[in-house]
Amino acid sequence: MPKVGVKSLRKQQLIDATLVSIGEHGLQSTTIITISKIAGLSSGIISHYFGGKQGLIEATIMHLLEQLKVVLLERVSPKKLNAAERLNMIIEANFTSFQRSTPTIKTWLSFWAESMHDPKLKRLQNINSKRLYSNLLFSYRQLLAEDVAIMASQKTAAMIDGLWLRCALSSSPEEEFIKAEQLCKSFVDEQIKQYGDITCH
Amino acid sequence: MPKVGVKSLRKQQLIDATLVSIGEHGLQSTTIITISKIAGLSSGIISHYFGGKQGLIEATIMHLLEQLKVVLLERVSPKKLNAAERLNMIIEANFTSFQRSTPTIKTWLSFWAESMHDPKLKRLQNINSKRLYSNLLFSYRQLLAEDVAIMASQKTAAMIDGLWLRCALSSSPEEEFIKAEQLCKSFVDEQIKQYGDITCH
DNA sequence: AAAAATTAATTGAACGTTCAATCAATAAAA
DNA sequence: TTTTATTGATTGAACGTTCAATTAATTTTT
Repeated sequence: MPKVGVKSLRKQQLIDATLVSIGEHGLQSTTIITISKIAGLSSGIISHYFGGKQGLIEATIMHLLEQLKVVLLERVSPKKLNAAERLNMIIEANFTSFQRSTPTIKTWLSFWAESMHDPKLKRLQNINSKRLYSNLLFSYRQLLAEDVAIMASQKTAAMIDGLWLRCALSSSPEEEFIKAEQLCKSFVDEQIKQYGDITCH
Repeated sequence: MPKVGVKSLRKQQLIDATLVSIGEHGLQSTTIITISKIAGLSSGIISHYFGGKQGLIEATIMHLLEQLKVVLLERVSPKKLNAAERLNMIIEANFTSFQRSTPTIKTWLSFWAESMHDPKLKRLQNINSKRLYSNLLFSYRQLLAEDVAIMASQKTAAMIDGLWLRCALSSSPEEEFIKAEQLCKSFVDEQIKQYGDITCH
């Protein structure tokens, strides 16, 4: 019998190598050769574990979505947080160093382009998009009136995605991401102060 | 001597066909064959007019950026508009039916992914991104204090791009775009009311 | 405990496909 | 006739997949 635990190890190795390859060459120039070279394995192993190149690409994207989910749970679950603190955590989860890294950025952008003509990826994208909105709405509801909470959630989701996108595409992402995270947090604060306190109008 | 006007006509035909092809098959599955079939021309003509497939792709993307610029100028130049009206026009220019169309959406998303490893496209992307910000800042400056105007411009740019992105990726873009344009306009109004009138705090 | 049998992991060369680019041939215009 | 526009078959490189063969870990048998 073969070594136990090799399967999940190899799968993760190949996913990591795929992220590195996309970071280096982009998705378009990422081949089973570039991936397997980086992983230090043969090209055939990709088909063996993922059924083919496309399967590995999809698994890599799922890893990205999973990462976002896990990081948020890690930050929200253990502590007793109030709604405002939870909103901050949602923002932080979307601006971790993993999300700011070049491989992740390039993979996200390629993912969006691919999802336009791949129903499986499109479905994953929609789930992810709605999760951000739902998480925001859950917290905003505890601070704002229902209709205002809905609009605040829509605006904040767009603000997070829009800031992330503009930073990712900018010529100096590192600095921009730092400023963007602050700007995003202050935007949420404003939303709460502006609509939450009815003594101010 | 060559037929006059054929050159620019053919170039536009091929750019239009490229948009259609990307709309149908996506950038990855767009080949010189799919483009030339749609254009009703031969595959060789692409190299003749654009030096190769990549040249045509780049020209198509430039057409997208040019479109955005032209539409904004059309809406702002002829009329005497105040700052708030100009801000509305900037939003409208980013949500025209051209910007909402499937071919344009798919091309934009592919463009972002490509620009990550193509310096020429990256430069175009940065110019476009900064133009949106500059246009917003120009108008906000006439309504808000300098530092507030800067932040309002950054937030609004992110809001426009973020809303556009989330609509583009949504399962029903048509409806979402309509709501998003309204949400964006009301966000700008809030920015002006919140920070522009110092009698309210 | 040693040897044999079993099973999965892994390799990499071969194959068929796809695609962009090329270019000789043709058509059209001047 | 000369120049330009256009065609489309051909070429050669690049790619993903497949699979027979090899290696290595584990179990079974003696």
